[in-house]
Amino acid sequence: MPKVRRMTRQRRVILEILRNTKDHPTAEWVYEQAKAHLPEISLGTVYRNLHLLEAEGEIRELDCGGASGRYDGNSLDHAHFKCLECDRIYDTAGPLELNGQPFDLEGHMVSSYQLVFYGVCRHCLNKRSEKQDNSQR
Amino acid sequence: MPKVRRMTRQRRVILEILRNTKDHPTAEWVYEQAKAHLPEISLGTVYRNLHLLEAEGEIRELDCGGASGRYDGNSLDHAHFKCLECDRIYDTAGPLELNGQPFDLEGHMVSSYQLVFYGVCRHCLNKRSEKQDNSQR
DNA sequence: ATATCTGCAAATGGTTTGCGGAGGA
DNA sequence: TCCTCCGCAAACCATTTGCAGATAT
Repeated sequence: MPKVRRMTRQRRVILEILRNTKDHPTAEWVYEQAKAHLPEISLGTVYRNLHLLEAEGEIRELDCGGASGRYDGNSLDHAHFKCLECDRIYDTAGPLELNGQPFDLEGHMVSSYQLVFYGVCRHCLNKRSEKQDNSQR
Repeated sequence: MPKVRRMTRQRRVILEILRNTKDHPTAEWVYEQAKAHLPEISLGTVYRNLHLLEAEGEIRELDCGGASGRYDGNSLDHAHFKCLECDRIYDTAGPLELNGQPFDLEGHMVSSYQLVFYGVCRHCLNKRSEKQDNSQR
């Protein structure tokens, strides 16, 4: 573990990208975006910085299943909704408030959480009803 | 996708193992256990059956981060607690009730959820206080 | 000055899959 | 019988890592 962290161009760009999207992108997507600013950047660097930024509490990796990890520029505890049809991940207000305070749960000390709802999203529900309208026409 | 599922010895053993543990084991662990009953079983078969059983709604794969997937013999929606120190996963009652009914969340149709709390578990908290006791002695 | 960071490319490791034979229904 | 399932081993693919040079502080 290094003692002092350097704010390299790569790290700044990666953080910027995550801060400026409401999606919950994969490392690969971040890499593609970053190349627009730093054509020489490598995927390994993206992964290294994603982990570094997560360790610093700047971003968060989501546990939502699927082949590749998703990252969230908002590191505050909040709930997500993942569409089982298109794999989009949405932020939701969620029913929980942690208030930054660890709390006791059955003897365990809870310091954070990930709440993921699964189902079919607005987007895909609309598509479904469009299809139905067409077939009824 | 096959039309009729066969209840093979392998599938029965794998399901049995998951039903009879309160842990949330990895595929590898299930494989090791299964070998005690079926020495010839292969890891590929374990994975195939875990997916099959999940598709049938018999078991559930957990999204809790970490290198390898965890499986849960209880497929009903419920919350988990994962220790950040020892990686154990505990069942918890959790604050949510879905009642088997999909509900609307900001326009999305929610059919299931995964809620994972993170923190330090009873077990590790005890270890900590034991250490402290020793150093104070 | 110097220790951290980067690009590159190879290694890793959990998971998946093609194949030919086995075995449930 | 026959079609699904198995064991085996190779393939896959997201992620990690060793190295030598670059760079932030």
